[in-house]
Amino acid sequence: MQNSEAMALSAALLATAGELTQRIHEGVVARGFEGLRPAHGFAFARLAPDGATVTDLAAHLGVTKQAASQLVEELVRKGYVERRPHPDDARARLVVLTELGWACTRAAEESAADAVRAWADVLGEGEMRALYTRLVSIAPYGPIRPAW
Amino acid sequence: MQNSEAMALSAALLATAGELTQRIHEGVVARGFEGLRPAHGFAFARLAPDGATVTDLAAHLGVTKQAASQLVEELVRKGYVERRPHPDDARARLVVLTELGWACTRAAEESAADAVRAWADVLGEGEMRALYTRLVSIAPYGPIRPAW
DNA sequence: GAATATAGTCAAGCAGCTTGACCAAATCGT
DNA sequence: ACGATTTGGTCAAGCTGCTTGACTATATTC
Repeated sequence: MQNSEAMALSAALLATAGELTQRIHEGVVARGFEGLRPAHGFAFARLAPDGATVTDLAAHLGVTKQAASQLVEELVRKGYVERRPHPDDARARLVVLTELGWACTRAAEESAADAVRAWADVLGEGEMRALYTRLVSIAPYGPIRPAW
Repeated sequence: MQNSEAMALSAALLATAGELTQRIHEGVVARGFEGLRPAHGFAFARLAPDGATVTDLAAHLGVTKQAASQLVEELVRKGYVERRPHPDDARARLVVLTELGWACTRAAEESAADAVRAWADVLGEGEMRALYTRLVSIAPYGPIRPAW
């Protein structure tokens, strides 16, 4: 594959990712959740299963603890998460989603599904699944970083 | 496709895009181009063929004219682009890549090709091309926005 | 040819991140 | 068991990249 093709592939990937972020965000807003930025969605993704500490979150987002702490503080203020004492570690605090936070997470899932459905309309369901499995097989495990 | 699958696909896409950005940037740095941020790469992509005005660039990047103007000023200072009078419009100025800017663009292409090659090692060349064509067919035309 | 729109810059302000310093609780090493 | 070190978290200050608002100069419209 030539360099120019690699560049075209990269551009397509990055443009698609940017648009997806935009659409999910718009969908979340349209469902009535305001005062959130796309970055919060990535935080929710980490908090969703069982909560996480600020340090976990910082690692997941690829930012400093301080930045993650500020982000949590903002989400607490807006009612999406709450801090609970950590069961095993008196220094740490477990950040968990509130019911509002869960509702917002479901809204994000619906928005993502809407966006993905638009692609499926173009590609077809089978091609869509192929795209899915390919992307998953090359997706990294590390922190989720902004596309730029 | 279920909502949770759509979310998993989205996460994979965004994580991959973030990693790609990171790798291209690291590759560019490794090739000796410093003082650049990933956003500059997207500016280069718009400037590459024949140059562009600040307003064009702003639309392409999805930011204000002022932000684009500051970015251009920075690139001028660092020697990657230069401002020329616009041939048809005395108000406007055409921003074009310098030789250094072109060299940096080529370095970015090489870095992108390296990153893509790593995926081809996992997927195989054929699967890679399939991924490419599918991504291109769903990639949007609008402004390139950050993934969050 | 006056009214309006467009290209670009200057200036000020703000939001989100960073570095640096610090405290309290946990863990390590002897 | 206990001092030394590491780890989780916050506070404070500062920087950077973006925004909004105001303005000038050239183009376009009627």
